[in-house]
Amino acid sequence: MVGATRGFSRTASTPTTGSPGAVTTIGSGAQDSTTLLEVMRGLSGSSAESIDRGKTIFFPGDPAERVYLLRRGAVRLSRVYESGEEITVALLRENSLFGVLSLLTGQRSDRFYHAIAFTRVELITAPATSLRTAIEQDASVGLLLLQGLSSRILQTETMIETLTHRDMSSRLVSFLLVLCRDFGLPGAEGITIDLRLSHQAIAEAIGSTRVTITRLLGDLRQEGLLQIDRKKITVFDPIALAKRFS
Amino acid sequence: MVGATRGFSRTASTPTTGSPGAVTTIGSGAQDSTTLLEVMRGLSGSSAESIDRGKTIFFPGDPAERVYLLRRGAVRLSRVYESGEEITVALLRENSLFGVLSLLTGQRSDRFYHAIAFTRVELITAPATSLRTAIEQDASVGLLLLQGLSSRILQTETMIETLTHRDMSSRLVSFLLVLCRDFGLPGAEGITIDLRLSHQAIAEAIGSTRVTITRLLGDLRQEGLLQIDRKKITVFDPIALAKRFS
DNA sequence: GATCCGTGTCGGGCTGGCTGCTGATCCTGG
DNA sequence: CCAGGATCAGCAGCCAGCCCGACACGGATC
Repeated sequence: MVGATRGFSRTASTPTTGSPGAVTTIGSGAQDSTTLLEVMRGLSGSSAESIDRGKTIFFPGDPAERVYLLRRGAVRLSRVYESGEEITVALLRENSLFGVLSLLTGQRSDRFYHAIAFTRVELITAPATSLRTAIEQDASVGLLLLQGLSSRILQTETMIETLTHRDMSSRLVSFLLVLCRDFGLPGAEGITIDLRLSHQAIAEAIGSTRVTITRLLGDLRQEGLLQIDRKKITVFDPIALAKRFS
Repeated sequence: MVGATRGFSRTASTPTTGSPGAVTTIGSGAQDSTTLLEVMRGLSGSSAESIDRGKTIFFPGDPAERVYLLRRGAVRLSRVYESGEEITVALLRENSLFGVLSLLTGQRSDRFYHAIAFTRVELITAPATSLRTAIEQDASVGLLLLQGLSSRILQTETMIETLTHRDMSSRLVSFLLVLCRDFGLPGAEGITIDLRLSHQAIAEAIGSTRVTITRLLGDLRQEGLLQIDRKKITVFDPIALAKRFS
């Protein structure tokens, strides 16, 4: 995982389109994300990129000068330790903003997370400074960002809830429910989590080991609560699953 | 804990001072928080409140129509379950913004966290709508809020790192280091955590039990890494403590 | 076809949760 | 100021959940 290679294939580059694309509806609830996309696209120096599954978006230690909007796919933010162990801090879903802490200080800072494409990913990236000036010029941009960050906080705090469960069984169930919320596709049989998850990946996300996850998933499957087909998990009934907290 | 009473003692109420107090320096790094304070104070309908230790600021289910800035003290955000169990999602330090998710949707929503004063607390509160219009009028307000939220995300994600440690010993050590960062007062002997922490409170924050915390803290004390006086923990040498990861 | 990755399984060992109890400390009201 | 109650800290013994190490198997990839 240290030997991961950077995998950028810059597909489009919009140099300084000037007009930040007037954002009209604020707080309409549903369409926020699309307008945030428009904002990002309109920023000077922004570009669209697509990255293959498993490639790194940024390494810890890289200078933090750009912000990212995840357009399609999932990104894993993780912390790497000297021991080589890697723990997942967040699994970002579509329309999430990340790498934003560069706005925090204003001065130059470095990444301390490792961001890798968990699936094939499409994202829009722009210099932090551009975004900053956009906010100063148009207050509604600031509101959009605030909403983005709020939802990110919510997501993160849900993860904390998951992790404070003592027994691994509850933790796994809680995590699966989070995944259903963030990556779930409703289908005939139930909700399918649109990610190809290895047991190892789940273990790294909830602080357990591969073997334990295997066993617990097996239990859940035998109880008829879910099914796994080609690494994709389908939860038949989230309500029933939620009742299975120990 | 269900029988907790609301403890508001409204001390000041500034009704509509109109001018949002022009914020000049942006991203100066150091003084952000004080200016955020000024902004909050200038909002129409804002008020300063002080709340006794242990009293509730808002309950889950309450309508979320106000935002809070923690001026002094510490606030605990927690999630309550039917089982009566209560897990801590965040321990907010001074100058933290909370209750902000009401900005997220724009429409009326309810709290789903329980916010209680962990110490005696002073805070500024204002209607979310006021803050919203302030952002629309002055973009720099939006930037201040963004910085506030970013630091909150950072704080939260550090907590996730803490919680993914498998063994309780590491988790406790990691949590203590977080507390040193957020609530530490440097002193002659080391860093004193300026909170009166019961073992039970620590257990609820890191997903363990009271008994285990007692044992582990005893171990750390015997190793000469910290000292506890009247529920206040003093870490002699954070560096040495950090080395004690399993 | 060889290799690698992911999945499934077993058993041993230990961390850490649970119960029950006692003494210390803090808070409150008379 | 003191007495009583409530909360907190500390100890011990029991037991299980889960980590660890190891191995076998199937499927994907080159």
